[in-house]
Amino acid sequence: MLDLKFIRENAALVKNGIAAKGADDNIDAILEGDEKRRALIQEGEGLKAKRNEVSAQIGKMKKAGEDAAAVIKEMDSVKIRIQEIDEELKVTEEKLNELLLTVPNIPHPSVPQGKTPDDNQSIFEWGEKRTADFQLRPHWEIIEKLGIIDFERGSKVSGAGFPFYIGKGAMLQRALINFFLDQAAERGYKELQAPIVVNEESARGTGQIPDKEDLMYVAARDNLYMIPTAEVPVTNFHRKETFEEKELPVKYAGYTPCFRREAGSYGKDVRGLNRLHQFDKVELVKFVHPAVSYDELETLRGDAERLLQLLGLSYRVLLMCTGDMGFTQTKKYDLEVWAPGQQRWLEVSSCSNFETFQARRMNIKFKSRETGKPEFVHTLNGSGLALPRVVAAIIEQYQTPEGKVVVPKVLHPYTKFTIIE
RNA sequence: GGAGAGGUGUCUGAGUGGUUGAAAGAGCCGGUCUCGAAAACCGGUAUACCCGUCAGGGUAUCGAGGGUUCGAAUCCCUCCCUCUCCGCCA
Repeated sequence: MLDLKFIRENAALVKNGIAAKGADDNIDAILEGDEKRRALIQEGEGLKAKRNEVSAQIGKMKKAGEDAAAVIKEMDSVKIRIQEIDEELKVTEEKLNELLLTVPNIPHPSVPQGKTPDDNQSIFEWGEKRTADFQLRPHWEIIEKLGIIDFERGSKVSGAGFPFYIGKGAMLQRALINFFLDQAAERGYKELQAPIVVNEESARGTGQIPDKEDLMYVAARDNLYMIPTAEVPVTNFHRKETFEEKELPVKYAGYTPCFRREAGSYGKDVRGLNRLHQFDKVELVKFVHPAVSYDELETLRGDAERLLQLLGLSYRVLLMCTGDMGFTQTKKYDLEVWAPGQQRWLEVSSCSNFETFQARRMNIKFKSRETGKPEFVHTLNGSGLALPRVVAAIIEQYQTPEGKVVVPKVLHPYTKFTIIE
């Protein structure tokens, strides 16, 4: 959420930013609502000041044994008017707040202008795309042959997109999770095991509501949301809290299952592990000082990249353009791993700066050493990494002509086996 | 799930309708004292919003939301959370 005052004072800037994201703005309606709101506040507070004054006077009169009936009667009309104004103010503020929640974050100046994914900039590529003198197969063929992931039984038990991981398939994934968490710990992220269902306020805090409600599974009876990413509980961990400046940056790594409805995304890119309703992910979350948040974004990206390098998976880094960035971010990098069996890139991480957008919704501040006053922190997060697509990439990258899979060396201490056959 | 107790400022903890944004103590910051420190003493020590160029003024906030009242931390209702006991249970 953007600051109302900021919008008031920088209306043109905000409008341009929203336009760059390819969205329609409702800034004029917001400004109008804001003006109405302030007018009501002024009138209401004036009357309340009067009421307080008279009430104090009545108290004194009663103490002195005087009859205050006449003065009390006089306050009747004031009381009614205050009620009217409060009611109107409440309605006005609710409307305004709703509008405010639909305003997207505005892009950082370093973000390239663009409308579609084609306008994203590929800024870095690492590793050689694997080639072989035999036909490289997509991971789902290898998986089926090896019997390490079972999609059909998953469908029977839960539905499409909820696979079982079996034997070495399960162990490989577990090894990756531990590897990711250990690496994160080495880089100063504190491990956090989080709830995987959250209440409405939390979903609102990180911006899934109202923008992306259809993304989530809802346990309606208990009014709980299944998390689409650990970002939600981990960032909300510090909701309504104030850090000391010297505590920053605060960094967490959270491993959780993630649930996404993926409504309307049926098509060619959903085969195998490419797109699931439930998947595992290690998420990195940072709370940082506003002055360094873009540096922190770079190191966050570096932390995620490092994992792919250690696994020996070729990948590229995309700097997302204004139009493909999403509602809450000011700047975002995607890491895409190369899947040689499919001859395509798979997104395995998304590293974003939200500046104060989430911090405002969640009221997360730090006490500035300079001013002694609380200011909003900047929040960042990035996957480190999303599991199924990494598994897919490993299977395709490390496949042998016989359809076996060699386990990347860094995982050997975790898997205790070196080949899946 | 049942029965009971309770939620007050950074913390401990007073306060059951009328200068209570809220006693007192602790902590923290500043000052006096000291060669310096400790102790002692003095002063300060919330957040948000509105008006105002500033100085400053105002409103709201004692778990959350409603209600009663001229006036609510204090009375009533609903919800949330914590603790104790019972039941159930990985």
